[in-house]
Amino acid sequence: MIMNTAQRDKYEARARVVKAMAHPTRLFLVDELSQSGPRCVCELTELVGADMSTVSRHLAVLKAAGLVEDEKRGQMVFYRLRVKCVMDFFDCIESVLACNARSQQALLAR
Amino acid sequence: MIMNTAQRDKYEARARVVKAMAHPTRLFLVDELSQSGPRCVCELTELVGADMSTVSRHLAVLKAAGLVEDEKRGQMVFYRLRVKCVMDFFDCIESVLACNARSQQALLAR
DNA sequence: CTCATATTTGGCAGTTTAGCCAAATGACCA
DNA sequence: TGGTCATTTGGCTAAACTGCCAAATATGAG
Repeated sequence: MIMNTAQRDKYEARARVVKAMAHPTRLFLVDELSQSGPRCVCELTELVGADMSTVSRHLAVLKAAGLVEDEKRGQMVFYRLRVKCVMDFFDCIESVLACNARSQQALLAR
Repeated sequence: MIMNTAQRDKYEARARVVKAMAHPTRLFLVDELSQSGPRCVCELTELVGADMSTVSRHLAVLKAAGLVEDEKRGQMVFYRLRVKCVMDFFDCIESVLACNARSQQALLAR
């Protein structure tokens, strides 16, 4: 199955979503939103411990990928997760990491 | 739950794995390997349609993240997927894309 | 040993990303 | 209207990522 244009488009679309999560801060934001529900930028900024402009940009990346949506309430903006299956993501990633850890152990044991 | 050092490490480890998949070619490689089993670099290169050195580098990225492992057979190197749950990944990503498509429709319908 | 094949690696140029500060925008209140 | 507060955006620099070519490495065949 050689990659044609349609295939290429498919994987580019998927990559845009994955890329949106490919940053520790953004993974934290997704995790936080999935566990505790909607949060405003100010709360998230405090949790992350970075400049608010930085957090705002990370949230914009997640939004552009369709992973979160925002809602303005007064002068605050609340972000919430748009898709719930992201938790499965984390489970899978953890299993990769666990597998890596086991391999590491095996190497050290020699 | 403010991000402390341990938390930060956790999300950085996860991000390394996600980042390894954050590229259309690498997503294709993972998908191909999960569907058709072990493949040598030469086969994958033909499927991708890029320089072999480029494909080799992509495979090295996947390997460094622990997503694939390689095995040398003669002068060829075969790569295979190390963790099976990656398919769930794709399902989730597709559901995000489907959600995006619906929103897009809704916007156009106005 | 010599040649051919398969793969990896060095190095370079162009593009993208990250994070901060400062400035702009938007909403609320007095 | 003027002043805050919450958030986003412009602009800049440093770092990371990509893809190709060319060269190096490794394996097998004759």
